[in-house]
Amino acid sequence: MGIKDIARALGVSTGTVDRALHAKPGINPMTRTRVLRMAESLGYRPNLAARHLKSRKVLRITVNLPREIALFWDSLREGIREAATPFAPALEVEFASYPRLGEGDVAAFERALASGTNGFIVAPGDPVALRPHIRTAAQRGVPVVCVVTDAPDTQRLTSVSADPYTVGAVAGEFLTRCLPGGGEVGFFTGWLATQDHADKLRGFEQSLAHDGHKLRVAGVVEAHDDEREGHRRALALLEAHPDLKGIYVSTVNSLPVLRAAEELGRLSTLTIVTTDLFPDLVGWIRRGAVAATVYQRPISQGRLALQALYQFLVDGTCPPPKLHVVPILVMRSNLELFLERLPADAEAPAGEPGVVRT
Amino acid sequence: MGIKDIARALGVSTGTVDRALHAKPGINPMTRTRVLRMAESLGYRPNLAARHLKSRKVLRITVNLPREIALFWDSLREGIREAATPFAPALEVEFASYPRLGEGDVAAFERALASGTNGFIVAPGDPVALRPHIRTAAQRGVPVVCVVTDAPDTQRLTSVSADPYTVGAVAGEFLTRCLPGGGEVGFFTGWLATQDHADKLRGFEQSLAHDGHKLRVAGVVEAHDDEREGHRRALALLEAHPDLKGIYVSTVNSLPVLRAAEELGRLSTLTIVTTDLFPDLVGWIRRGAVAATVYQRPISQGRLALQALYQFLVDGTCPPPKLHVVPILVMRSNLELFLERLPADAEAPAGEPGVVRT
DNA sequence: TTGAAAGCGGTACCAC
DNA sequence: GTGGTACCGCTTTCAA
Repeated sequence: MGIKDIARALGVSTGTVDRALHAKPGINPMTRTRVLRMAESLGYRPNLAARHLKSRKVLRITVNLPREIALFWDSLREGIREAATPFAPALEVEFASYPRLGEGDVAAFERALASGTNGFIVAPGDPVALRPHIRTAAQRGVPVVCVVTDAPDTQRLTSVSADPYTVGAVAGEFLTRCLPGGGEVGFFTGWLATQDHADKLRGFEQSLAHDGHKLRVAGVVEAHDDEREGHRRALALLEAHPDLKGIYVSTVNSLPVLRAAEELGRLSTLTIVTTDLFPDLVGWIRRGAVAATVYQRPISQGRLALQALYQFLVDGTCPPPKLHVVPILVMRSNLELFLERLPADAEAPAGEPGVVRT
Repeated sequence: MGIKDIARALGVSTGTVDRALHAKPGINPMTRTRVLRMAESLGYRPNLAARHLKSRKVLRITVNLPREIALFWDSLREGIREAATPFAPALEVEFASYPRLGEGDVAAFERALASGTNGFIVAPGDPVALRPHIRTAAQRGVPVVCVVTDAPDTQRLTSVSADPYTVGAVAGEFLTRCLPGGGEVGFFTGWLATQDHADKLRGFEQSLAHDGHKLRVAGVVEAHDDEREGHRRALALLEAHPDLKGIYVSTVNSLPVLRAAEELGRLSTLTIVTTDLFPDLVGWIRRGAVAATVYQRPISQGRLALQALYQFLVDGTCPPPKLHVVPILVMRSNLELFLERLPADAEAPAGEPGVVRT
């Protein structure tokens, strides 16, 4: 099952076999197919140790993610780093960061592509803007894996995310359980035009329906990921619905909503479910103002993304078109354990992540 | 930073350096320390690829786990398998199964130790019985990692488990949230004398206390992992407390309790939280009879155990004395996603559920 | 006790 | 187009 066995079986040299296996130029197509067929039938598996030992060739993967929100993206980076260590030093991961989702990701992508990276892990802030670049990469044989958010209708290799429908459904089921008496709840999102956001709403409503609609959605608020808008519209919703029992903020933009509820003295009568985990949210969970937050497991997403990408680069194995992590509920009682597992300064502001190799 | 650099720097041969680094016999203690010091100062990192390429030596890890309950232990095995693939073919994992927790594990352990395995992953059903064997293994330099349940006061390398206090606390917090009106709840366990079980109770009570004791523990039931006893005592508890609002079964022995509640027509007035995920439980969750089950994440436990063991075998890196996974709540809405990620026959009826400790 | 040298399974280069 | 071969870093054997 080695390259030599193939060579011997065919009466050719190992050099020829190597050329055939790697589609290198300067080989008779005829002998090439003979070699490939024989490799197949002998069940040839390349010995990665030997390959890397000689060639010293290093696969380089570029990870382009925002700096904000640090805790979340650092966790994602950590998951990638951890998953990559077993493959070191044959695999090198290069982290490049830009300020915010959608701010500078295209430039970073172009830079890395030009520098000859072998693959990407990115979070497309603006999928449309990134699409042509993903296409270019794909044409050059450079695979792109999307994390957290997908870039649909592109040639990305796969995407890793928390299934948005399930995310919404988990939040809905939890609220339903917390509010057995029924009543009205509010749903906050970013843009309903965004597929992911709409899916969360569908999942959420499905869960309420399961319970026989004792819980009703009093209002669906699009806050466009804007703090001021979130705050303003939260105040409006709360005032319009003095009997509101619960709120689910399905984006990371939960702080303005929490503050609005606090200002109106409504925290104690509201069951609030938020999204993800970040330093400013920790306190709200600890003191019970946030009943639970739906966590999209950045560490696991990072691990899955790296493994899918690496497998493809080494084996050519194509992953399924979408990979999902199961969203989970973080509450006061398991919060501390989550924080422990997160990158060091979970509650302190993180500095410049910069470019780091692994 | 290679073996040659050390040799050159000291004017000795690579063979000598190798003998020194691996504490092989037949080397002058004097030169040995010189080599080691130089290796240190040059920051020598062995090239694992080259090592494995030449020596063809394969690390062999033995995984001894019960067959029952299949879904749980198969998931654990799956986590180990997945985590091991990146290290293939330098690492070989050998799975040995015995019928039930504590039934035949000692024999399997002895057999594997005699066969010259390099490390163990085991779930000690009866830690006391296993203790001397772990000691023997440790003396021979064969590390043992415990999963799911610990073997305290032994020389095991580390243990991986869901932190029992947090497991109990999560269940308690969830029940508290589900029963905002307060009332009485029942707590089922195996043996309170078992450290893990007592810890779960502590965590559970702590969560109720957080809520100002509106929820009270009406009864703590030790069912000794016995189905008939669980059923009998559940009936008794339910009849003694006609107004019981919730139940937490902190072991895997939840079916008899569920059946008892059903027989008494109490399912609709009870909020029930169980432990782990197994085929017979799936239906109860789907139809909402079980509000949630606290899942101890066998896949993650397997991954952590393997990584800790491998690191130790390769690097000598000692893991922390205990490794914890965060317990998570599985509800109807995320159930399907969990089942997807599990080994094949997730819902096929298992044979005898058997006796399992948690 | 130590040194020299032969590979492990590939890759890459040079000569034909 | 193809064959031959040196060599990647380490382990192991054999000779000194």
